[in-house]
Amino acid sequence: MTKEEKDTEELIFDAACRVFQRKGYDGARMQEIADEADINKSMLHYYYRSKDKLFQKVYQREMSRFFPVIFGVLDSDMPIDEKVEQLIETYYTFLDKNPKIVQFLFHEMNKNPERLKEFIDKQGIHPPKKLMRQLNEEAQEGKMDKVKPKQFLTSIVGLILFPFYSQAMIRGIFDLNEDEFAEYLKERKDFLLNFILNGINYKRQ
Amino acid sequence: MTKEEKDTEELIFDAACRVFQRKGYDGARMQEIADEADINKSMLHYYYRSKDKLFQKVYQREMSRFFPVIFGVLDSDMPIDEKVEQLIETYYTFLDKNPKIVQFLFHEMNKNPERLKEFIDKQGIHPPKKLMRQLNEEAQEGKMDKVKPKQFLTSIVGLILFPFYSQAMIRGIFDLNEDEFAEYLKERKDFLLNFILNGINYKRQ
DNA sequence: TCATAATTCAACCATTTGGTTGACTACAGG
DNA sequence: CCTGTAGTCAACCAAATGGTTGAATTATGA
Repeated sequence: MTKEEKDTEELIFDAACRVFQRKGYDGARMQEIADEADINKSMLHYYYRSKDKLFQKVYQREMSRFFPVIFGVLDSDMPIDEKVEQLIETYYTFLDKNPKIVQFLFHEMNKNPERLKEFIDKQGIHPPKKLMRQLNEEAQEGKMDKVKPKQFLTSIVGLILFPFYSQAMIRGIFDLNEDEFAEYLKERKDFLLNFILNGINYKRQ
Repeated sequence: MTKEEKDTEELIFDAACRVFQRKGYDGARMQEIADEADINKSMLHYYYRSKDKLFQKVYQREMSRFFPVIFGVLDSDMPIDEKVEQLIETYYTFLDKNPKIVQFLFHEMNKNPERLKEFIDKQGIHPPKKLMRQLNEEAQEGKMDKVKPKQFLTSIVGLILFPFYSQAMIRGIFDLNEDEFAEYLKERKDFLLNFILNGINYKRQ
């Protein structure tokens, strides 16, 4: 086996990631995953026991890819404006390659909050305290308005994620083809940075 | 039959709305809808022929409830700041009563963009031209920054909708119980108005 | 080389699920 | 009072779907 070829287990997993992201847990079919991996359906059960177990792994892996993207940047040592800029950049790079992940994860998180809670606890995910302290400090220094950290944080993330979550609607209403939507996404990066920093009256150095 | 009682057809439809919103098309079961309506499963087919036909009607009705909420306000005659304020108010009132509708509709829209397109065409839904013209005018007059209307519009809507489709995540990460989340939603209304108007440097009269 | 373990697959199996049938009931109109 | 129509339901049905099995094949390593 050369390094290029993936072994069966990995082949299945990759196919499962794609199919679950396209269809969600309920819409996904074991046969479809098998077909996508070009492999016999029994293999799925040989390596992963059940649809549920397989899904669990996919869910876990996608969550593990998604969450650090936020927190890695937010709890670093940077002034707010750079954080926001970096967050936008990091997110868009990631989401460009994984446009379906937002729709997928939010659907599954809402469908099963207990599983989400379990993941959060196991991974030791916490609100970004550093950012929250920083928001208060920089407001005290007069560099920006005083804002509620939860509101600010959910606003940034919401602004970034919304186009991916609502892609069908945006494209439908504005009648955008694939290229035009990509153009919209591209120009959004600049727009967002300005909009967000203005939103809290941030005075850039 | 008194006016209080609903007839079977309506009973089924209401139950279907609830179940489809909770579970989505794929996750919903005809039997579950029947149980929710406290009625024999055959009745569903008697009145609506098939799961697909029933779903179509539910989808249509929820879309028809959701879309006018945006466009009614946006294409009215008001200065931008009032529009934004009104939009936030209208949305939150509506979503308070229909918290599941966002998750439901966006999932189904993304799963089937063709059906969405069909709905948009049939209902004659267009981008809010009046707002777009107004944004240019008020920027010209120096009342606000010049912004790309598509970016602005998707930002407002994204900011408003995010808490509803990411409810599980927000509650999970910040460890909020139902009341605390309601409190977060309540304080968000004021935050958003400020944040959005600042975001485009809007000078209020 | 040969026994053992890991892997692959076609054929099955049991349950779930959307959908149908035909008998039964309630009732409106003649 | 009879008849036809709309509505209701328990029992069924066929297809889909997650999952199992056992035989065959392919590594593995002693």
